[in-house]
Amino acid sequence: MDSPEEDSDQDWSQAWDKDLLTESEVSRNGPTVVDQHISGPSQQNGSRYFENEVKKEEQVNRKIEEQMRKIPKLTEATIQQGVVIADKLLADLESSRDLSRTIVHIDMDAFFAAVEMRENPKLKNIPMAVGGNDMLSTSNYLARRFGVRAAMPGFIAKKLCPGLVIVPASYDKYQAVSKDVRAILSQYDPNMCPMSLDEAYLDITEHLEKRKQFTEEQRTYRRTLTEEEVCTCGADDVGKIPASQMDETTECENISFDSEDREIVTIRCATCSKQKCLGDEVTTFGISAEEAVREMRFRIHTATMITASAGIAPNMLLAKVCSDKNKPNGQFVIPSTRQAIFEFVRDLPIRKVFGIGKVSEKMLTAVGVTTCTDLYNKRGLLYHLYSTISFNYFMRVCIGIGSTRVERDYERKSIGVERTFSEISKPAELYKKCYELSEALTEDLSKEQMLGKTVTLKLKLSNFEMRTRSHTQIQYISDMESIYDAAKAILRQEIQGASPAPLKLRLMGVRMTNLISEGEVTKQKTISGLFKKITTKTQSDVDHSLPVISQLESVNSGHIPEQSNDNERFSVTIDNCHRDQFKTVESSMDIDPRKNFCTPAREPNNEGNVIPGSSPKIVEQFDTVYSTDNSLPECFGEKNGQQLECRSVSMASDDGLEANLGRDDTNKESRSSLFGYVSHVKTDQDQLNKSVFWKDCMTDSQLGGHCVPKLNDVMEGVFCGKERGDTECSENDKSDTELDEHQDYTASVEKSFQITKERNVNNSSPIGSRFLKPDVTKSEQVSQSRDLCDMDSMCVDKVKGLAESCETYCCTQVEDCQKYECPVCCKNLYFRNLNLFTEHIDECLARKCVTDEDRALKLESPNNQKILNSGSGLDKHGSVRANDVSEKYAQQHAEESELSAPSTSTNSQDILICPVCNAPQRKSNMVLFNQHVDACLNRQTIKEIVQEDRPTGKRLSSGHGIQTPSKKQKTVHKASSNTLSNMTILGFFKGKN
DNA sequence: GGGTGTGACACCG
DNA sequence: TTCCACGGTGTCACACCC
Ligand SMILES: Cc1cn([C@H]2C[C@H](O)[C@@H](COP(=O)(O)OP(=O)(O)OP(=O)(O)O)O2)c(=O)[nH]c1=O
Ligand SMILES: [Mg+2]
Repeated sequence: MDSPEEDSDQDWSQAWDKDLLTESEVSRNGPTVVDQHISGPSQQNGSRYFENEVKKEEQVNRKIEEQMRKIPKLTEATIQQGVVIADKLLADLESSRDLSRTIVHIDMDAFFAAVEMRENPKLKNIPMAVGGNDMLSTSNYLARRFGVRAAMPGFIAKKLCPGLVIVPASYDKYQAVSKDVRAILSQYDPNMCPMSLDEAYLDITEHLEKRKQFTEEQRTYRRTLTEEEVCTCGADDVGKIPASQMDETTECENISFDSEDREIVTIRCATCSKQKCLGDEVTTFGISAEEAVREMRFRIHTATMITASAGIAPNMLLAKVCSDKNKPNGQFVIPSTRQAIFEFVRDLPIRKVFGIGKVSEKMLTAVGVTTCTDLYNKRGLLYHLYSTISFNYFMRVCIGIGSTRVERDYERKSIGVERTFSEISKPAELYKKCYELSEALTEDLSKEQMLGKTVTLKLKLSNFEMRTRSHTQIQYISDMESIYDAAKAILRQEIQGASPAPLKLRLMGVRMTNLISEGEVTKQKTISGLFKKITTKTQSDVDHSLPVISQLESVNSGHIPEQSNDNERFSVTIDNCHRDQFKTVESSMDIDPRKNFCTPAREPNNEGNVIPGSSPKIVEQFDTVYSTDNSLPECFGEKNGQQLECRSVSMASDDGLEANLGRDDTNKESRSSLFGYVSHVKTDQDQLNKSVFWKDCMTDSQLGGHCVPKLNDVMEGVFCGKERGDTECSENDKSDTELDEHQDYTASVEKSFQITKERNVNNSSPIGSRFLKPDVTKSEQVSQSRDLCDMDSMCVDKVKGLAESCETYCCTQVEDCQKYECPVCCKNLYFRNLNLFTEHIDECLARKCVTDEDRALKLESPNNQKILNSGSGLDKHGSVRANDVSEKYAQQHAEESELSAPSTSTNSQDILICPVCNAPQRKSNMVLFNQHVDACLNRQTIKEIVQEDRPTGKRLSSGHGIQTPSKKQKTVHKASSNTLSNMTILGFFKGKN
């Protein structure tokens, strides 16, 4: 098959959180500052970054502590009150549940990477990512096996996966593909709602009605197979695989081949399961929702050569979660019944829910909420701990209610440009940056034909501290001069504020908000002109026109309708007071997933201020600015225009393989907004290709999905079990240069990597496999690695530690699954996709096998210091500090001691080599190992670590932590008319527990 | 007490 | 050699004004 050769691993996504490094290295009880030897600017940055992360972490911890402090103050009766209110809300939500719609969420697989792989097929069989050395936008599924993922710095990704090829992003290409995809989706729902370049919601209810009348022909699509999809292994064992046995979640799933179709369509090689001859794949789809969505995905694949995944559910909230369930190239359905929804939602980790991110998860976990059922069980408490918006959302989530209104009412709220660069501090340089950004913003505004009133300057200090400063203008502006003037004035203030110290920046951004379209503004000008004439008054010109304009704005710019949109997209705020009134169920029911929060009680943000609401001092500043020249600061003339702000070693080889090893921000392509591109790119490219080895060893895994080099295996340099022969690919695939360049590299890797197919072909059915097809042939196993597998996936052998807690996964029967070793419970498990494996890890973690505290403790442990020092080997030792340790920690500690000095009798399979410091680590405790690697990655260049107590409190308590909930006025919730449904909910959850 | 502007945060892709 | 992006959205607290 063409696209989905990437396997179904969901990845180690959970294991790598953007912030994991920090998280694992920060103690909740008072982090330590890690000082480091500074041997270069990059290390300096690493340290600054880290320190900033520590700060942020401390702040979150404080928030949590504050939250926890509230709990003892709540009496049983108080909590019970919360329960009563929650129950009323739930009852109302339940009574208004709409199961009549069929909502689909479509999400392209590894989108940017997939586009790049399509453009350059050589990238298909190697781990690759899109982005730069500083940051990756995404990675292909092959790279994800190594832990490489979106929002990971490229240089760290390279540590995890030295063969990683990084391709610079080309947004125009992605936008073009996105357009093609949308064209197809529109045929299923003309009101389809794109959420980003690679995502969209559809309501296919109407389509399904029409579809019932479709002729077969209207449901039949043809796709020409590519050469890659045709068997080349030359085996004689040609077998005809009945459609009924085909992989259910590949794009061929449930395909009912046209009886008229040529036989070649179904003749497949029994070894590689690819089609034997070139030809068309002709497929007639059914009339069900699932069939319609398969058709959709089939057509997307046909048109773009890129696969998509989909979720089908009665509402957007659920559809979104579903689309991730069977990624890549799969789909998942939640039938439109309450029962099915409850079953789905019951054990759903809250983190999977849109809008619940890392911080929210942590805060909720602190009060014992990790699953949606927990949300229900703790509803009385949550009512008191969280804001109305958050609480309402939690209640909706826990019974699986989301918006059913898919509509396109997108209205842009802001346009901005920001750039990261190597540190600058000279005012001249700062102003120049500001000028360039203003210029770019002006261009973007012009493209969008918009004006704005509020200019926000965003600054990231060289210590990674973020600052935003904004000012609302008297009038709408869009011209370069006005924008630059505004931005310049703010910048000047910041420079002056920092003085006499220099303002050292690593990022600057300029954003315009309070937008209005050109059309609107002319309309308003006309009307205001009219008013001006009528009300010739005492005010100045500027002033007297404003109130009128503003009032009109609030009507014209659609704020009221916007307000009436509720939101499904939600970001849990950990703020606690219910300042808002309890929303009636009706209004809080329908939520717009494009917005992060539910906004039930918020009034439209009228821009109608007579006087701009800036602080007097700023106004003063601006007064002077307005009269100044709009030109560049003189210093620009100096030269320096081409100052290279970041080293760039971006390369492209002749054959098109590209690797971007750095960035020159003058060449950086700016990104698109969700719905369009605003800027431009150029990237210097040279050549570099480190991919040969991966062609060798990954091809098989892609095809068969059984070579499963786990992140830790990779680190360790040992792929469990796979024989070398299995991974061989044609030498023809490699160019001589490639071979030369990587001879040593591949040789050394090959030496340490033993790759084996771990396949258990026991024919017994997996226990409790709800999704697994019973009649999967052996050959299919090879190709259906991304297939859906039940949570009750199987676990074999090695029952170490934590076995009990993982009971649900245990099974001795394994069929067509991949073997994974859980880094938490250390068991070998078989899953049909990485997603399920990841879920397992989540579960293990949720069982508190590893808590952040553990990690923090571990971090502070003497042994950990040793590990952290291991960037230069095991012989270095950090300073040691006594810790009080939990029992668990003590145990880990003990194990870790062994890690540092593995006994000679240790089986080589039990040794992991840290990919960063090369130090051997015991595999038995993957948690520690992961922590070790995290630490190493974060400080790979650290020569020495000095541990010292962190000064507390420093400016962190300033204002914006969780505020003590002021008196909440939650109005009495609309009386429930449906106690019965609530009883059912109660019964459901109670029955479960 | 409501509206507005502002800054910090959280979150998503 | 390279060294943590950038495009967005929404919420909340607070100060200030009327
Ligand atoms: C998550 C993320 C995505 N992106 C871009 C690159 C992605 O290809 C694109 C879509 O994001 P995603 O859909 O989150 O990721 P993906 O499509 O690459 O992979 P998959 O859906 O199979 O898990 O958005 C970023 O630029 N930065 C980010 O932090
Ligand atoms: Mg995607």
